[in-house]
Amino acid sequence: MKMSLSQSEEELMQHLWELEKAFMKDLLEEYPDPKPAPTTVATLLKRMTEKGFVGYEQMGRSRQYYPLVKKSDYFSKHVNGLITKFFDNSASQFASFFTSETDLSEEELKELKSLIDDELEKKKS
Amino acid sequence: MKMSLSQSEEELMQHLWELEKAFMKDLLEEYPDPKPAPTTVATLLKRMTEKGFVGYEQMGRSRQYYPLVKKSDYFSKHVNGLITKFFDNSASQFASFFTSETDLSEEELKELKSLIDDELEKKKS
DNA sequence: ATTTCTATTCTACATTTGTAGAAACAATTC
DNA sequence: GAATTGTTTCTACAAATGTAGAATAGAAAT
Repeated sequence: MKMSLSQSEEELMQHLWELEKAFMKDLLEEYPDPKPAPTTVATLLKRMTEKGFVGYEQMGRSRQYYPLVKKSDYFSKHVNGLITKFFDNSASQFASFFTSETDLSEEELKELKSLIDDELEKKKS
Repeated sequence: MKMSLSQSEEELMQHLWELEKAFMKDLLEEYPDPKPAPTTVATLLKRMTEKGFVGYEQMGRSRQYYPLVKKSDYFSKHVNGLITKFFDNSASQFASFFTSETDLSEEELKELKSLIDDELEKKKS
């Protein structure tokens, strides 16, 4: 069983994370125009359910869908994948690359610095 | 024209970035056992060439392949994709998430801090 | 009750991906 | 020079993906 989402499945997942719980109808509405056919979304939901990313609760004849994986977990897996693939598993190498290559403003850099200080505090205690 | 690499294409690309220039044979050797069939690698190279990620120089009857995109650029695009998708385009939000979720050592955090200082210096000038 | 709407499942089909055999052909080896 | 090897292109085919029509069936509206 494949354990990852395709592009369009991931897009739908974003909406589901946003709504937390949603009926097909609600998910459809989240799409910008031109919206996909309802059957398209239904197909994706079915596949995502089979893949174990989505669960649902039967409510009458419809279902209320909800995510089975947390966005942060899913995200972490992605980042770790990137780190492994591109930086030979060195998170610090990744961090340094990220810092120099990403276009953070002075403001953001300062903010990041204080975040790091917070982390350092935690380490000490 | 699709502008991204599939999983197995990306794996091959990693080898090519590593070697910088390589003949088919060299690339094949980079794979751990069980190595793919040579035709498999050839197919991937062909597709990657069509996608514009790989170029080559004809040397006799074989080709010396080389990357047409820098690893860092390719990587940046990935990270930016992640940032856009998961953090609503806020790099600092990404950074804070990254800092708290990734298990960096005290050493690494300090190093990262000084990198940020370097960046801040650059901004000022 | 009949029409209408909605959600779901089935079926379908083009494209992309993963993988590789068969064919062609030059280069090398025996 | 006949056999072997390495490289590339062609062809192939199964699986995954993107997208949606047709059919079904209950629910809501009239």
